Amino acid sequence: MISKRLSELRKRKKWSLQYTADQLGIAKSTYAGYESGYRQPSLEAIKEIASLFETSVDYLLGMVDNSSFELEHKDKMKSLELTEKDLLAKVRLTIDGKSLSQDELNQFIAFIRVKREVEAKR
Amino acid sequence: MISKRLSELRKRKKWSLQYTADQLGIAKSTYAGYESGYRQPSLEAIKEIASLFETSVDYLLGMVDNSSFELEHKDKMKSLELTEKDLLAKVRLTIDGKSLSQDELNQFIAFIRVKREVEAKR
DNA sequence: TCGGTTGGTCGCGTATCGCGTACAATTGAT
DNA sequence: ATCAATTGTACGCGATACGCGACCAACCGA
Repeated sequence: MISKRLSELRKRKKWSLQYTADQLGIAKSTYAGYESGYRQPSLEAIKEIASLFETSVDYLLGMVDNSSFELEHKDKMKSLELTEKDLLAKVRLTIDGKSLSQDELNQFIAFIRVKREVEAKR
Repeated sequence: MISKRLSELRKRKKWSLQYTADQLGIAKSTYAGYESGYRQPSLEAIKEIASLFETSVDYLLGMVDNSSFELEHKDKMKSLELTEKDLLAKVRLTIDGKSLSQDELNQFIAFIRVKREVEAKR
């Protein structure tokens, strides 16, 4: 699993084994061993490999199918509509570490709606 | 890093070393070595550990700070601290499709804090 | 008090990791 | 076409360190 994903990622970047090994600071034969399945990288090595290829260790190990580290870890929460039904069942909103109740959220929504109404008329 | 996170996860589940090792099908001393930092798990082992603890390999290795596999890989049970600095730079909060301003968010936070203060005295 | 459990370390045997080396296949320049 | 350089692949060797059983001190419940 890991060998397949490694060679796929490397070829996608059009890197040679030597160049890749140099980037990682290891011998070419060592990295080649990873791709051929002849060797397995150490924990330290696989972390650096994941960084170099901008992916996650979980992807290299076949724990997930998503290769994009960015997509996986960052871009998840891009926009949250607060009026969405049952939002609090999906997302826990906190203030000072304490969960927001649906009541409090409703009050806030009402408050903002009124405020915007007023401002629109000026 | 990995040892700290392992013992934290195990203690949270109130499992003993022996029980945990049994679940993983390895010797107690082996797993104990992981937590004490005396040994490092193999790639195969760390995958099984991540599965057992329902977390990600990346978390165990300290690649990410997010311990929740669900949060990391799917899109469930996120937690958002509204007082977090520069929150709106990372997450767009909307009401009726319109973005919330930092001012509006601040007003809301202040409102909730006062409300809680009052309720605490009753 | 004492049997049982817990977290932790150590020594041993051996699996395997990383490197250098070697070699066929491929590429590129003349 | 020829030859040198590069690339992908495989192997042997030495050293690392992994996994296990054995062991130990501390702690607990009966």
